[in-house]
Amino acid sequence: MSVQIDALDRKILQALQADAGQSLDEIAKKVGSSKTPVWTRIKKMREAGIIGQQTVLLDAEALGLEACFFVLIRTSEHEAEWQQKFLATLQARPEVMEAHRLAGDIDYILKVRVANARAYDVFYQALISEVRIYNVTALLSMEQIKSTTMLPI
Amino acid sequence: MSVQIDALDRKILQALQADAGQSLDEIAKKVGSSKTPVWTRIKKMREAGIIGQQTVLLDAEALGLEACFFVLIRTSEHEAEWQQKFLATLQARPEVMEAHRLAGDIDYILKVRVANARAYDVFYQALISEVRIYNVTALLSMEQIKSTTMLPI
DNA sequence: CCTGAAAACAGACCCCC
DNA sequence: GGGGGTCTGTTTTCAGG
Repeated sequence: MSVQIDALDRKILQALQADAGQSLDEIAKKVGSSKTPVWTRIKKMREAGIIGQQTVLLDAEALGLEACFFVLIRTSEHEAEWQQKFLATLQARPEVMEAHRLAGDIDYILKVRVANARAYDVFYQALISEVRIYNVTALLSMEQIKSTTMLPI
Repeated sequence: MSVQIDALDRKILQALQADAGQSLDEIAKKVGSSKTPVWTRIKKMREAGIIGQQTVLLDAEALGLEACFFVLIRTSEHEAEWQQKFLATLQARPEVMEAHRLAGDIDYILKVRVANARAYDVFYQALISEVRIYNVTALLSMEQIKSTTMLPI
């Protein structure tokens, strides 16, 4: 079901990632084409789901979200039912910005954005009261060195 | 230097995060206001840096970036010069999507997006050849359970 | 600080190459 | 599949309440 992506498509995607606000004409100029083909390709890639949500990146600190934790989770439960409950909990919690199931001895990693350490503790207490977890390690970010949504394409 | 944000501003930010492509009229209707005030507030928040880059989220798998690693790094070096070199290396590498300096016994965490395990190894070899690193643990993501850029505001 | 209108602009879709 | 023009709607600006 994968649509064929050529070099021009990739250039368009790069331009869009860098600034989704710019006009078709600007993108067309940058990628060396013109309005209509660029527009057609964007439309096609949107329909194929390659291009997803259009959004703005906000300054977390300016909005009072000053703490970021990476949470490493080990569990002894591996049943479908437990996993479903855990997943639903993560989805329901807006402070969980990212969650991955891992290979290896750590089962899950979460990235959690909260106002402060106290707010993290509220989240942590809620999490362990809702699902059984064997072991949790929280890594506190002191400084965000790099952050990008731009995929290396 | 922080601009005062009120309830209406927050609603506007939520709407923009959810869909930056929608028209001013739509946003205005959702937040219970009208075009001009919404526009003025957006402009003010853009100038204040609260609203940053406007972008689109792409499907990494569809673009052949099928592997995601979280890299835990310990170092014995804590000099300014080493840190600067390390930072520059991370900035220069597009596969590094996120990098944080941590509190605790692990010094840094990276999130790295690559095509496959082989591509990760290329990155890893390049990294350890450029800067001295004491210990590296790579966590391989099997499944992205959740991913959002929407801050919990 | 909001409302409403007016001007500049960009997106969506046509036909022709 | 690309290039140019046109219509429609949206962004941006501005006068007035």
